[in-house]
Amino acid sequence: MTSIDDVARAAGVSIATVSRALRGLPNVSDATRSRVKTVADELGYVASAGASGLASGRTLTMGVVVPSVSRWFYQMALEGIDEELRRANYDMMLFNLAARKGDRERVFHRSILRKRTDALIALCLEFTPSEREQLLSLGHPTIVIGGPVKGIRHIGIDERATARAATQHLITLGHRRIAHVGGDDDEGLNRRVPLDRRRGFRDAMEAAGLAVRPEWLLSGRFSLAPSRAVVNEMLASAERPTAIVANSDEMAIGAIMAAHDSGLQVPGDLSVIGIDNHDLAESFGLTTMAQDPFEQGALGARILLDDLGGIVPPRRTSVTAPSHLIVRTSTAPPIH
Amino acid sequence: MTSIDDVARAAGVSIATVSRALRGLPNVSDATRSRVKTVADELGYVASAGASGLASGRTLTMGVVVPSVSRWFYQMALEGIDEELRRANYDMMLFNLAARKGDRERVFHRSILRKRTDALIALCLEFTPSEREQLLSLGHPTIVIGGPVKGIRHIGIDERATARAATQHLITLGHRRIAHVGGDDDEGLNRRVPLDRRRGFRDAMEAAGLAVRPEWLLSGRFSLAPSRAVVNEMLASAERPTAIVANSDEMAIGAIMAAHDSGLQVPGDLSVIGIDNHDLAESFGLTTMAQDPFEQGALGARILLDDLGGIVPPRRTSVTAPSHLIVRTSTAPPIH
DNA sequence: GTCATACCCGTAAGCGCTTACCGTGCACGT
DNA sequence: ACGTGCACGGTAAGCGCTTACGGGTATGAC
Repeated sequence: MTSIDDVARAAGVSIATVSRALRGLPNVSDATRSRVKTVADELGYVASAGASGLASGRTLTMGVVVPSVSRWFYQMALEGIDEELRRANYDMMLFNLAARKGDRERVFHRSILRKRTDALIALCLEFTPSEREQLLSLGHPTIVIGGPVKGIRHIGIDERATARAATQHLITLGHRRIAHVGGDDDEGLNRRVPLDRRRGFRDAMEAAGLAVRPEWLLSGRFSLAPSRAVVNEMLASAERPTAIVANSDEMAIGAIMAAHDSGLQVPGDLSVIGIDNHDLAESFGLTTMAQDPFEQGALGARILLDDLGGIVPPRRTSVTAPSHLIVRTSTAPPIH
Repeated sequence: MTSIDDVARAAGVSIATVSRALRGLPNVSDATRSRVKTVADELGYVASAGASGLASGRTLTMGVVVPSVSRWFYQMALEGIDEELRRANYDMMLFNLAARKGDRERVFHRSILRKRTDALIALCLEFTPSEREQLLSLGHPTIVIGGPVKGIRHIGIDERATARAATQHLITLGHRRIAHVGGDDDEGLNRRVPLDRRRGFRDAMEAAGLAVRPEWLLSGRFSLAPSRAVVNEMLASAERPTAIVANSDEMAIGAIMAAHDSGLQVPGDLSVIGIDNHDLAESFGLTTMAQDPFEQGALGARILLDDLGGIVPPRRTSVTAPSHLIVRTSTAPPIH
């Protein structure tokens, strides 16, 4: 591999000049700079990231911690983060803190804390107190997206208000018997999100003087098939709700499919509303409370990059991302 | 940040001993080793990846190049890769070589070639000759998943045979008027995959003496909504096929939805078969040619890790991943 | 008692960069 | 003629590790 020495030798300058020339720093004449660039190109020289990082203390790398990569929210957030990073010439290190509890500690130590990143952005994760402390003691800019973590800046929608608005939409349409498909997600994920959404559901129901029936509080494990199963079960019993609020669009789609399974019309017999505005939502005509994880991810990355840029003092405040109602064809007034 | 010196001082040994002790190398007595470990823990010491990499030449990082992160195939492959990497204590650097053509060159130079990875695994990407050359001249183990690239080892299903088998399934059921939903994917993706699948479709049709009608060769851009649209259009014309082969499950689901849009029954009026065995396939009762990108990713990672381990001489051969038919409820004999 | 043999562990030379600091040479003002 | 300042670019000291090598001490064989 050709190193900076080779370039310096070939260009007849010192390695310091090569370094300056190639990175666009001042104190290099145009003539020298272009000569160095030419030589570097010819030799196919590319600076070693590790060496630069060691010498400068900046790795130009952002760590992104995700609980998985196979859910819509994370994908979108990842794409958003990536968009900002490439704009700033940063690279992305992906840490998949998957379910297995045992690995987690190892990954934490071996990878995340190994100073290979300048900043860290975590998606929808829950941290143990010890993990939180380690993260903070790392001392580099950190932000959390999708589920608040005490002591760390946060970007995300107002989960409770969003679920409340979803429920309110159904109530406004005239529904009085409304079920909720919530449910915990996998281990290690941020539990507050489903909890807050359920609280929002309760808020709206209670504010409207409607009963929250325990047998209509389902758990759909945040994905289509389980949701479809539990909703099917519920629809089989004597008394049925006229509408369903689901904590996510995937679960809402599961509910729609369950309605079809049971021979019910959507929205005629059953209205369904979700949260997310998932890729598939439009195809299913799903009414939903839209959020934009791409934008949330991009914003998170931008904030961290700003911190690293050091232009402005790091903002210490969390930001609440917007969510808004999109009415499609899965909700309508109930038929009495 | 505490460095190896701090630990050495605190433990009363040299930094060399700290290094050896912490990495489990021989030539350290048990007593010393455990003392060093204790001290390191107390100080919260974690070795700097950059420095280790620089000194040892191994970064313990694998680069993964993807065209996007928001498609099922890539997600699954990523998860598979991640599984193997964490087993080997490797980290993952994710390079999202998204659409924009301009960025690509930059990303290539700035990131991929910057020696921050020990090996590289690329998903479904097409490379320009110059890119290929640069990759190879990097000299580290490389493998491609999902679409063959000349001169680089490859893991993937036999695209042509798989599409042929899908088509054959319909033919065996008695279908004679069969449409194909294929279509290019985004820029920069490997074009051979859709092409080979279409060729497989043709193979089967011709072998059975069936006509391939140009107006029944659709392009669904590898996703649900576009596929739904073009299939809807086709179903509106006077003469309809009795069955559809789609190049992916997402497009197949689009076709199913289009059938419903047009008031047709699946599989009564229209049989649909896909390729992938996507997460949603089961929910839609979709018959499909299943492949396992998780396993393909895992295998790719394993091969590279083996190469790096240097135990066995690097295998130079590509491997053909299996695919197999899963019959569900979206295919049946045609009603004449 | 001597010498070879292990077994530990320290010494020091890098790995390939960045950057503070200093030394030129030249243009300019006086 | 001189000093002054500026624009360039070289020198060298790290950054925090890994690892070849060598030296010291205890152990065993003879």
